[in-house]
Parts: sequence; structure tokens; C-alpha cells
Amino acid sequence: MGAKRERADAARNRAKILTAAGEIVAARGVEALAMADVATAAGVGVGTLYRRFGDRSGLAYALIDEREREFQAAFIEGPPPLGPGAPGLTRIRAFLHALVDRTTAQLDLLVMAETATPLARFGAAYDLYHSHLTMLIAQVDPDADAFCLADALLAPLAAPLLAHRLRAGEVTADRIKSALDGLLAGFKA
Amino acid sequence: MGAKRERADAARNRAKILTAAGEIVAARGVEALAMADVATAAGVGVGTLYRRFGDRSGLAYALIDEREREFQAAFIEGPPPLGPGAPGLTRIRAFLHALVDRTTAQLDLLVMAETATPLARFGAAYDLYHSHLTMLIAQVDPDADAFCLADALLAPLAAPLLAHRLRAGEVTADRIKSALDGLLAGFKA
DNA sequence: CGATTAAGCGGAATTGATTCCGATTAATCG
DNA sequence: CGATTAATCGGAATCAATTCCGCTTAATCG
Repeated sequence: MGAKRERADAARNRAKILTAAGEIVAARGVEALAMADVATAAGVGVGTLYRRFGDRSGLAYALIDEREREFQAAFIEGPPPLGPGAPGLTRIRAFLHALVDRTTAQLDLLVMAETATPLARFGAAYDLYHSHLTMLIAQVDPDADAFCLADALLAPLAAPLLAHRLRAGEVTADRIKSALDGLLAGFKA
Repeated sequence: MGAKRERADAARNRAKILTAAGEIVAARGVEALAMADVATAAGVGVGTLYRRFGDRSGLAYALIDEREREFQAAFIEGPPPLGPGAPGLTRIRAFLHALVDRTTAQLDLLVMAETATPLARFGAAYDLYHSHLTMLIAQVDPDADAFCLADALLAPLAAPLLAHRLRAGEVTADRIKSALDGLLAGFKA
């Protein structure tokens, strides 16, 4: 794991870059986070930025890193109900709730860390699928939060995630369908 | 709805572009779909490409459009169980299964239509969250497909989707948490 | 048909991310 | 401390997407 310890100038530059990037985000938002600007503000060349952080989303991730570490530590080794000690279902619920909070707290940076470029449309399609499902769910169970459930069923089927799983050979289309059936089983319960 | 009908030369160019783009994708894959190349192959200027399709992901979407229309027609007005006529839960299941198939059939283009640029990492974070959840779920219910369920719970919380929903004011963080609780309720059922 | 005009056109220019590489310099070693 | 070497640097060059804008031309109208 441990690389040979960063050279002194490298560490100094890393700090300067992170500071400059943080200030730009604070002042003008993530869209304004241009690599060339960060380099200039930090007083280093763009090459330095890339050697240190890989790419734009890597820089975003670095800006998030501290809170991310805290969050990870909390659910891996922190106190219950997030950490070990509480019963499984309780921990699952606690984790999901905490993730919602953690995500909304740094929404812009997290979007950038995941997508690099602004990210295109949510498929003209997604919205159509979503309203179709919302309608069907409302019909099956008038008491459910059809809108949110529709997202819960749809999001796992987004092309990028499916591509990730299928290409890695981690799952098959049939297995995904079975899992969906399992979810649906607990529906109008 | 209907704009004033496309000019003859415009329609001709649209066809030439779509043909050229389709050939490039067939021959060298979506990564090779560079706007300048498509323009050259189609014998038009890049400006024409952009006026006609908006941007790169718009072009991808156009390449997909035909099958997409068929799919949409099938679940909106086609025969049951996909279309109207079958009971709600049956239609939901049929829709989700069909969506999995429809997505896997044109995976690359759909990814491109959704993300424009290659798409960055799945958050170094996503994988960690996923294995954490997988473990907890397996512990709660040894018979469940923990791996897939973990995706089902996690994907709806991806930053881009949350950002979309929260910014539009369509939901609140608390409502999302409640919906998650609802899903969990049907778990070890 | 000739005038009129808005839609459409091409491709140079711009923008921003990412890559390259010769010049530096921190860290190591004798 | 001075030599040696590998890690860093800086910033010019490259690459692709997207924007701009002056020129064309299909469609419309008298």
C-alpha cells in the first residue's frame, strides 16, 4: 500500500492545489472549477495537477476525501447503529439514511466526482419510464410513495450501472430480473 | 407539437448523418464516434451535426430512437402484460424485465446517451458501499440475492439522481428516507 | 417566374481537458 | 558536501466537443 512517501515539493503543491480548488468552489461553485484556473491560482503548472490527481473528477474526489473518510470510518468501525453492534436491519437502515445525508451535504462535488462532465440528460426516456411506473405503482398500492418507489426500481437499471455489472461478469440479466421479482414480492405487503 | 416540417436538404442531411454514424459505430464502436469524423463521413459540416442533434449524446439518442419508440409503444399501448389490460403488479414486473432486455440490447449507445463523455469512476466509494451493504443484507437474509439487492438500494441514492430530484424540488431527503424504510419493511418477509 | 426571408450550411475559432517532454530539483549515497 | 537519479515541474501542444457567424438556398408569396 504505502508508496515511498511523497517528495516535499509534491506535498506542498498538493496542499496549494487543494486550497486553491476549495476557494474556487466556495466562491464560484463547481462548474467554475477549471483545471487551468486551479493551476494558476495554486501557482503550479497544469501538469502538476494531473500528476497529483489524475483528472478533474479525481480532484473533486480529493476535495471530498476528508468527509468521505469520516463517513466510511463511521459505518465500518464507528458506534452503533451505523457501526458494528446493532442488528443487521437496523444497520442497513442507518447506513442508507446516513448516505442520503452525506450525499446531500456535498451534492455538487459528488456529482462532479461521479461524472466529470456536467452529465447529459437523464434520458428523455428516464422521465417517461418514471411516470409510467409511478402510475402503475399508485394503482397497485394507493398508500405507497409511488414517486420514490419508481426511482428505487428504475435507478438500479440505469445503463451505466448495468454496463458496469454485466461487463465485469458480476451478474446476468436473468439474475437481475429475479432480484427485481424478489423486491416486488414485498410490495403490497 | 409539430414544427413546420423539416426543409428537404435538412432531412437529407439528417439521414446522411445517421447512416454515417451508424456505420462508424458498427465498425469501430461508440468510443470512435467523434463528431468531426461523423461530419466528414456524412459529407456535411460539424455545425450541421449540432443544429440537427444538439450534441453528442443527442446523436446517440437519435441512433437509438427507433427501438426506443417501439419499446415505448409496447408498454404504453401494446398488448398485455406489458401494455394495458393486465393487473398492475403484472405490468410492473413485465415492464422492468422488458427494460432490462431493452437496455442490454443497446448498452453502449445507451451509456453514451446518458453520459456523453466516457463516464468517470463509479465512485471509488460506490464499490465500498456496495460490499458493505451486501454483507449486511446477507447477514439479515441468507436466502436473498444480497449482491443485487445492494445495487437496488444504492443506485437510487446516486448523486446525479438525488441532485436531479432535490434541485427540482420534487422530493425531500426525509421523504426519500421514508421511502427506503418502506422498501426495507418488505425485506425478510 | 423573381423577390424575399428564414432555415440551414460549412468550417474556422473557441474552450477546456488531458498529454507530452525537456528542464528542475529533492532525496540518496559515497 | 558534490554526484547521481528518479520524481517533479511547467506549460506548450494536442484532441474533441461545442459555438459562431457570414454565406447559401429551399420554400413562400405576389
